[in-house]
Amino acid sequence: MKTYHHGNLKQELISCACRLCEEHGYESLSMRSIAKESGVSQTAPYRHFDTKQSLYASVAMEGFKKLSVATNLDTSKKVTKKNLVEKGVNYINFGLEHANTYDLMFGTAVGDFSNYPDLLDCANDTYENMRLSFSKLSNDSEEVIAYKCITLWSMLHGLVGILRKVAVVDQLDPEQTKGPITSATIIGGNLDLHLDKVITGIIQS
Amino acid sequence: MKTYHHGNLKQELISCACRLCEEHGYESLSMRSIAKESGVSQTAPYRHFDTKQSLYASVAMEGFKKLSVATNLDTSKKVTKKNLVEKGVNYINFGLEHANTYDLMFGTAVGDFSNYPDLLDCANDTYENMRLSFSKLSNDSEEVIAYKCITLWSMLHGLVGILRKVAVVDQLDPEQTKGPITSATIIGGNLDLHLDKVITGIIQS
DNA sequence: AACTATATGTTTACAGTGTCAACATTAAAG
DNA sequence: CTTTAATGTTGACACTGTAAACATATAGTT
Repeated sequence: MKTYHHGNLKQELISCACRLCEEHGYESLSMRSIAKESGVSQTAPYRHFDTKQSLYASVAMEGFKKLSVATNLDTSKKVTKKNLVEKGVNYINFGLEHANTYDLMFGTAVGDFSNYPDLLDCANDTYENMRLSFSKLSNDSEEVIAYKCITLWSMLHGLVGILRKVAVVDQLDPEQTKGPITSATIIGGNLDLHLDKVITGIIQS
Repeated sequence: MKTYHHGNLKQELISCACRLCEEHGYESLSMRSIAKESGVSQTAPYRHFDTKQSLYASVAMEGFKKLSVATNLDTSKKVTKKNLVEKGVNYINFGLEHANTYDLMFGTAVGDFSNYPDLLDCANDTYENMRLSFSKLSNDSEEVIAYKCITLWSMLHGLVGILRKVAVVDQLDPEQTKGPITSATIIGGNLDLHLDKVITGIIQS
């Protein structure tokens, strides 16, 4: 019994888009394909998304929600360095496990977040939690805290990017066939140790 | 006097693609548009590029060449920390000034570099120079050097990514309207100081 | 110099895309 | 119950990547 109105189309389109993006990357995602997959006409999505970019924004937002769940720590309790390291590991893992979604979240496809206030809020959430965490760890000024946040975030972000190129980096390594020297074994296997060092450095900076 | 054969089409297509990519991003780059811009039929590029991705690879390769020029330091002479910092600043500036090309170089659009050996060589060049630089600075084992390279590279890469989101990051900062606390002023204005700290930390690690 | 093979360029065609306009149906508001 | 707004469909347009068939110029061989 098919009704003319779907009833929950927007939600279904989003989750469908999230799944396709996750599996095959946002570039192989089309308005028409998610419409077909949801069993509606090819232009039906336009009743819910002005443009493809705004669909991207919705997918990215779901990504930031998941990221927050994985990385936000409870700032009402005491915050330790160990907590930070733990969440840092989670951040990296999120970036590696949801690589395609991560691209959408931190790439240029969505464009200026201020066009999508909800998305901006979600992105804000992660940053704000990081800021609070650092402020719990010391008596730094706002400026120093912001500095530490950016340093940590860029460190994590960069690591995700480089670790994803593991194959490339390993190929780049002329020793690749002669030993165990790969980015995977160097950092991947000792991620928490590495992050501990880095975060210690940031805290003391 | 128009000849049937262009004479230098491949080169012109590449430089045309590089320009368009640089200006408007690789996503707004089409086989047909570069063909038109070069004054040939819309399928002429296919005599030189099997697929759009292989055109991307060529554009990315040009990017890596420029990156090498900007960041490779003379490893036949003595290498100092100051040299490294200098080249680090150049790396960041390259990433910010050639943002669209940088996306192509480090994003997923090109796919596996091993499909494009020339490109792989060019990317290799940057890594190899970094490796040599670190090896000149100390007597570290190969493993430690590789570790330091990856740490530095991911730091630089991450910083490019985050600094490009300056607008976002600044919006994320709740103090944005109350003071000069922006990622631009925090790191952008003191980039070499920041990199000096970071690189000092990496060298000592 | 003549002939052939190869490289390079053109025309035509197809399936897929984002998005708009006009229309249809249903749910919500008065 | 009637009007309006929300939601869905059909059809169309301009654009895309790319394959096949064909045209022409260049390079290599005799």
